[in-house]
Amino acid sequence: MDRLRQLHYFIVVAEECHFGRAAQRLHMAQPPLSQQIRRLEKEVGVELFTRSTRHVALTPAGEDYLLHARQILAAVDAADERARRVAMGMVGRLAIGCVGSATYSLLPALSRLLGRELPGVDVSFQGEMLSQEQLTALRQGRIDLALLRPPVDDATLTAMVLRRDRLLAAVPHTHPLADREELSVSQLAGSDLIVHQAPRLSAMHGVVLRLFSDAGTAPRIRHEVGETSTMVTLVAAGRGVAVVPEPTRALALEGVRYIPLIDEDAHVDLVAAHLTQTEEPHLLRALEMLKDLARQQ
Amino acid sequence: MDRLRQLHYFIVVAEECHFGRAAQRLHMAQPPLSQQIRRLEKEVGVELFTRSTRHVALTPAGEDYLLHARQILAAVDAADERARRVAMGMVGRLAIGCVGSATYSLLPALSRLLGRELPGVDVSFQGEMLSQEQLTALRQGRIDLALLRPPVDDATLTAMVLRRDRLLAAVPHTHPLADREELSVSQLAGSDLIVHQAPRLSAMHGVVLRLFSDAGTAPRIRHEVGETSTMVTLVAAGRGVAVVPEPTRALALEGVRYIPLIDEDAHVDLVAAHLTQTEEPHLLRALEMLKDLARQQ
DNA sequence: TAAAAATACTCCATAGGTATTTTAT
DNA sequence: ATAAAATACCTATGGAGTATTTTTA
Repeated sequence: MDRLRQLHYFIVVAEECHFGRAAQRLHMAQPPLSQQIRRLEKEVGVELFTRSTRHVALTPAGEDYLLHARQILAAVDAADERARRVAMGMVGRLAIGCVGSATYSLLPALSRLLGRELPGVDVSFQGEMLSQEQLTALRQGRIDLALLRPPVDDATLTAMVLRRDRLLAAVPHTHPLADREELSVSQLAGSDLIVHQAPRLSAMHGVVLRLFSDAGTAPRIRHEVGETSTMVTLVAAGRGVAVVPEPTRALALEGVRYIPLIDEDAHVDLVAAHLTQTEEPHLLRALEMLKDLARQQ
Repeated sequence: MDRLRQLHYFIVVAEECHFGRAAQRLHMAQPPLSQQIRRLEKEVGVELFTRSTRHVALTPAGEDYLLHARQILAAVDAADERARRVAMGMVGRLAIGCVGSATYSLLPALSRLLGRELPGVDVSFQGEMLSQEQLTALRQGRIDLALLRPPVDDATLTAMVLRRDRLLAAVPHTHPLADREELSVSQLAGSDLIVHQAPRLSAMHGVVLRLFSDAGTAPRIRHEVGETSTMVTLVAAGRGVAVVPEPTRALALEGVRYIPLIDEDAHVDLVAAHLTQTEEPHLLRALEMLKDLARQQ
């Protein structure tokens, strides 16, 4: 037994074509080396060497076996190394989902960071995903890491708050309030409001409605759109106003003013969520890096 | 140590996700199994399982390692099997050279036989090679087995007589002697003779010249050709007569008569030659089969 | 508390060492 | 005659067994 050791011995003997020298290289005596080779030959069922006292040479079967022996030893080392890299989170696949507003602020920095720190990890991004879509995608394993808005009410998922985004009113520059330094939600009650479609999927939809009800007014919803970029485009076209998280400022369209809302609770958290049970090292490392990144920004 | 055994244990534990059941399958007690897995993890430098008394599961690194562990064990078995097949002469490459006259009589049968008995051997043929060319090709390793005419005067080469071919006169049907049942060389003295080119490369060339000198006559050489088929074509065209080994009869061209020569030594041996030092099992097996084949024919 | 993995120890199989013999050039 | 592999025999490492403890769901 101990075939791997035998393979190692075999390779050295094959390279030296001399049991004595091979034993020296292996820091062992010659007789046990001869024995191990004999045992190997018996177990394989084939003569690997032709021996005389003056000359040792590989048989054709031995030549063939030598190639495979080297491959096998290399494969063992490679398997060890790979397992270590997996454990360190250096290799793996990571599909990251992201809500519209973080797509522009967080994703680029995260992408750069992951590319630099975990070059062996195959990262893919899916931007402009709605929060509820991402929760489903997490459970189904279509994404491994979600960047979304609360709430995350599911024990199988774990969420971590990355940062708190102020909410802004996006108004056309033609709007009567366009030049204000700040606004309250109640001041928007008289304007047409643009919101996200699919109230059950978009977290922002609920946040905005609650803001209005807290302010004691009802919104005048005129447009429902799929993506944040569409929403801002409609504002630029003067079709109404919208409530958006601060990072949306990155969409600096002509004719759009972003004005902070001063109301209590005029903010929304950005959280990172993943399967609670996960122990994927590369995901855990990515989470750590994400935490650092959020702290810096 | 004994990594291969550890890999085997590891695979079974990974399949069972239960040390007790795995130990049963391995016909051993649970404690030493736990120990070996612990040792493996220590040597690789990575936790392969997450354990609790109620649940054993692979870590991500363990999942990765499992794939490679299976591959490695399979590679060891495959290497053993392949070495055995090499030793049995079941795999290898075999380049066979052959003189013109045996190309038609021996090669087809040999090809069929090798294809049936040694399907794993990659056989290639080079027909219409001159004897001396083949000796050089053997020494240079361009061919492994030569089918040629004597002499083989080289200690590094070993030759085996396969059969003795009678020599025939190939004469045009318009020739005065075309209807004879048999001829002697001296009767050809007055006819134009077609021989092979390159007296130093073709063994037949020397054989024919010696026949004439033994008969006390000189040949009237009119044409020198490269291949036996060309030679017979010229005979068919009435350009002269030729002396050929009996298997050349396979070239049954219109207008050619083959007539046995009755002279002493009107025959030539066909021999198989190869490097004396060779121990390639597939070559040795091919030689055995060749011997049998020659005996049958 | 009960099932399962880990620990403690004991034993023995086998890898490795030393001394010697055999063999082929 | 001599260098080198094979054989014989001894030693000791470490793999496997039994009994027991620890752990957690």
